[in-house]
Amino acid sequence: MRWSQAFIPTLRDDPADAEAISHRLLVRGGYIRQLMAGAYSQLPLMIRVRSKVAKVIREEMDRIGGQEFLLPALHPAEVWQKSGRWEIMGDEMFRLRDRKDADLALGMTHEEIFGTLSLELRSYRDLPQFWYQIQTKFRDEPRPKGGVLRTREFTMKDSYSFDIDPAGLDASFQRHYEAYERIFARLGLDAVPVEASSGAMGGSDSIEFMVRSDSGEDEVVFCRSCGYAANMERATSRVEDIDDGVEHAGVEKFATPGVRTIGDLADFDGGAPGDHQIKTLVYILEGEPRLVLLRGDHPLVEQKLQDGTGAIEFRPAHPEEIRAALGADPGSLGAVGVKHIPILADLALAGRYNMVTGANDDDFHLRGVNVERDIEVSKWLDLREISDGESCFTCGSSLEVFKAIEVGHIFKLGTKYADAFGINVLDEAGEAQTVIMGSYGIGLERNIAAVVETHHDEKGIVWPVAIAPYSVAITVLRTDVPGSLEAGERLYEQCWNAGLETILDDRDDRPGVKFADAELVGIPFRVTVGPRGLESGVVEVQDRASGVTEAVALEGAVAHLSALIQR
RNA sequence: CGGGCUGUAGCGCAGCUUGGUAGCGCACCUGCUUUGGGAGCAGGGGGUCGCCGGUUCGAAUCCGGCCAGCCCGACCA
Repeated sequence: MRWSQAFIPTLRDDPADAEAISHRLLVRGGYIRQLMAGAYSQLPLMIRVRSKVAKVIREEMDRIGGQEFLLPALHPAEVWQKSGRWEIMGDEMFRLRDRKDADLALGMTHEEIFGTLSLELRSYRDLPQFWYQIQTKFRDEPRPKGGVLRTREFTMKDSYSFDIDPAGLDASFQRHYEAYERIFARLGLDAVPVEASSGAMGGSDSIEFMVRSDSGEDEVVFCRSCGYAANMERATSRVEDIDDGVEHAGVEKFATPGVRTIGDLADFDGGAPGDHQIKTLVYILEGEPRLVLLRGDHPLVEQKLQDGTGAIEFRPAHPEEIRAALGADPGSLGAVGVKHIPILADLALAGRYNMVTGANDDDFHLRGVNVERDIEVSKWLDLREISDGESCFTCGSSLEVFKAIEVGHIFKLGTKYADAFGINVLDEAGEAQTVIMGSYGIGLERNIAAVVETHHDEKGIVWPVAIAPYSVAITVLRTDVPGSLEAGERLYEQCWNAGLETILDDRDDRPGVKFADAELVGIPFRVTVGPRGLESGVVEVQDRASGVTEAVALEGAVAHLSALIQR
């Protein structure tokens, strides 16, 4: 490609609405343009990068025996109703009607469709099957952000495994795990596998691949010493022992006028610090109230509550509902003596006594509460959010919390969809066995953004060679000087002949402009061809990443570049 | 969905308080000079001022409604 003819609309200034580094650089570098919230046009450079990412993914999926499909993005409501997700997905699913007034949806994921196809599997001899596609997904995200990091329309490689038994699923899962590690390594991403919640998809052994980045939306809890790594939605830590002193014989009610928060009660004369309080939250799970108890200073992780209860419909109770349930307003809520509402308690409250909590009587609290003696806990769960510096559950070392981008997610679906769709095969004994599935996803644009987040400098993007839009930029200086452009063009031909993807910057522009563009766009190697060097038959080769420049004989330039790119 | 903010040329912005028919920088086009790190001079093109309505002789500017986008939170494979 000649730069003079290429559509690479680079910008000198950052777009005003871009926050994330990848967002800024991809817009400035002429890779993407926003059409609306959560929808981006992908320009020629972006398409080149994306097709290379896709190539890496295809190679690694094919390597473990994956077979590529392409399924419709447009789905009939029936398959989603069959799996029960027509309702579950709620507002996140784009829905539409066709001319016959039939309900349709734009696919957010493809378990239902692959599941439908898998009905044609007949025998255990056919298994395992690894099916994948690279397809557009539509999700009406409440809040798209970060440029291409979180959009409403994006490309995903999703794959699904089908096995006859759990051992088979374990093996399929493991193969995907390894394929994913290879994919991220080839993309230049340092992706940490972490334990995760499988959320609305249902499943177990959920593992997310996380790339550390301040632009990330997830938080990862990591232990340097033993390697424990988990999403905040799931992470646990060791709770330090707290001295509750001498146990009170009974519960004592006391007046706490104006006290509404944990902080108020900690400051209140006769109150108690947060770690000696019981925080009482009211949630509505599947339409029914539940009390959720945590230590006063511990935040709730809603995902843990959802995972722990299996609830699908799920929200904090409204003030009226709280008053109806407990007879008091938030600020004086408690679980002591509550029998009519199931109580879910965080494990950090186990064994605690001399605790303070609300009395279910406005402006009154209780002290001397022994959790296990005074509260009828229906279910103990891990519900609290851990924080940086707490001790690792397994090894006791200090835990680190960092922000990360979820670049991939693999999990075991089990028989959820197979049951819903009746997917089964005959086993060796000739008996029908329900097929057991796994699901594995990688978001292409998000991965590209993650690469930019982790591979850039003050001048622009620094692509790994494997996914750079071009490997080499030939920057011709003084296109007006006879011989300059011709030398560049010859080198350009030779590069392509040698299989090097090259762009020839033949624009009649100032050197600074051309250097800056090549750097912003992030081409790994730049060859500077100009009269100054040509006098002695020399061009300059610069490594984008290191900035190292070396003079190379024009004749040996292609071989030199090939060698650099092989490395 | 709650809170905050913004919509004026491709990008970044000023003008709005105090109404008089739109401007700056970059980018773009032409010419000349220039050219190893974002050139100079001269000339030029480009805008339904987000949309609809109202007030007014007159609205980018004032008023009302709507839409869109961004940020924080909620939410979210």
